[in-house]
Amino acid sequence: MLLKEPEQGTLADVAAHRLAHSIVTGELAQGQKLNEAELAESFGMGRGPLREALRHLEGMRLVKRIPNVGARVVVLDRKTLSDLYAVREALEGMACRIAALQMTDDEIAQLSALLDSHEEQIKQEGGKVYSQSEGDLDFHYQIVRGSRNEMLMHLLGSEQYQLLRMCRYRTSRNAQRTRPALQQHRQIVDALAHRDGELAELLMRRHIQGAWRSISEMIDKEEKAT
Amino acid sequence: MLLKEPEQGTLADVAAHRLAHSIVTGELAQGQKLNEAELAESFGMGRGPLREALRHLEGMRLVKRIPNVGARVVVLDRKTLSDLYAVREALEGMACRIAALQMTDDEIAQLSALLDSHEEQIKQEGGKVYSQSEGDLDFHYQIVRGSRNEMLMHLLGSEQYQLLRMCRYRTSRNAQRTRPALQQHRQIVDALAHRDGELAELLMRRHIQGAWRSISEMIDKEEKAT
DNA sequence: AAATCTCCGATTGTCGACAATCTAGGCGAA
DNA sequence: TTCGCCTAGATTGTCGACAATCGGAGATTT
Repeated sequence: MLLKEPEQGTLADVAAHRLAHSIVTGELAQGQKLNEAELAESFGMGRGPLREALRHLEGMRLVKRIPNVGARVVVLDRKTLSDLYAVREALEGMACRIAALQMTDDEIAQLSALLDSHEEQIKQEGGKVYSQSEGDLDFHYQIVRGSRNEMLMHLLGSEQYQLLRMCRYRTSRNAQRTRPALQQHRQIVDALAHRDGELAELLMRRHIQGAWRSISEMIDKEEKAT
Repeated sequence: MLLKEPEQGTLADVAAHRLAHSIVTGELAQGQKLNEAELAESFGMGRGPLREALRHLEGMRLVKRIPNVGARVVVLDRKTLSDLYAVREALEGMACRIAALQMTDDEIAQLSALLDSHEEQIKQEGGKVYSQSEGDLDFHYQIVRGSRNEMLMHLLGSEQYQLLRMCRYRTSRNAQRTRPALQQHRQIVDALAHRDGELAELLMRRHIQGAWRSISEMIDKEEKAT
């Protein structure tokens, strides 16, 4: 699991994680109003910790707060996702370039092994798109970690990834893009293994651009449907 | 002023801003323990809003919290700043490339005017390094806004800039780098005016790399001194 | 003397109640 | 009918007090 479970620690942290999960999985609909008293009740805690959790989620951009009015789940419209993917392209591209220099041979081998297991999963006909998505994020996160840049890890790992995962849950049911994606992942690992940072960055940027095109088309269809 | 003053709104927001200011200006030393009761008292509010403010600052990476122990002001060591500048280079580079396509002629003209006023300030012998630094950040932020990317604006504007400003307060007293920086700013605006996104990105990246080298040397000196 | 244990003060985490503010619905006037 | 105003209910913002936890001073043992 990508998201560590602090079922110990402060109640505020627990609430933040549970809320994040509910939002990412769509259990809480986009734009839904979040009632403090109600949520606190359902989590079996007071409103204090819950309010702290909401502040945290606000920082992660999973909820939008308005003073004296309340908090709502963020809505992932086209513009928001477009902006997100543009930022991702820049950051993960950079991560790739640096990771090509910083990752150990061992780490790169592990990355390759990760792709093998993904391939195995795909062969087993679909094998829950869910775990494929999570696996994909795993791949990306391992590279980000390889960059050794703490700020990058925080930005992409702990925070923005949640938005991405949220996006996946909405769109990735009919993900026939997994095969070409795997192919691209292999190319990237290849570039990393050859310590070719520039190539790795280029490939990662293309990969993310491709993902965005795919998502974008899906949004178009949804919009036409309505 | 870059930082909007919400002297109205929730107490938590007020506290967050005042704390951020105190941290950025160095009024609160790096690594200093933040006592909730004490701060709440000094701000004339209860601990509830203050705790929410701390949660907010934690998201901004201005403070580091440990459950059941407390919050401390972040320490800007070499690694942290290095990571920050790497991220900045990628993000602001991207911002420049997009801004070259998105900014209106009017906005670019304003940017140019902003540089004129900076030049004026510099001519007046120093004219408070403080305002020069803030002016520099103003310049960078205007370009980020020109990219029309909300996520980027949030990332660089509302949050990470605070870390940068914090860094400036420590290092920029003997900033003899203002003249070449102004020159580089002019080049960037030129590239924007010619709608040359690639060049603008290249120049911005170089500019930020130069700034990092300058900061890095300064840190070296400080470390030798101790 | 060094290391470990124990207890106490201080600090953080949490809750419940109250005040301030917003939203929705009904009422009256144009 | 439609618009605006005003009251009532619900929701958020804030505070003070209590419980849980941690760090450190001092005592104890080897």
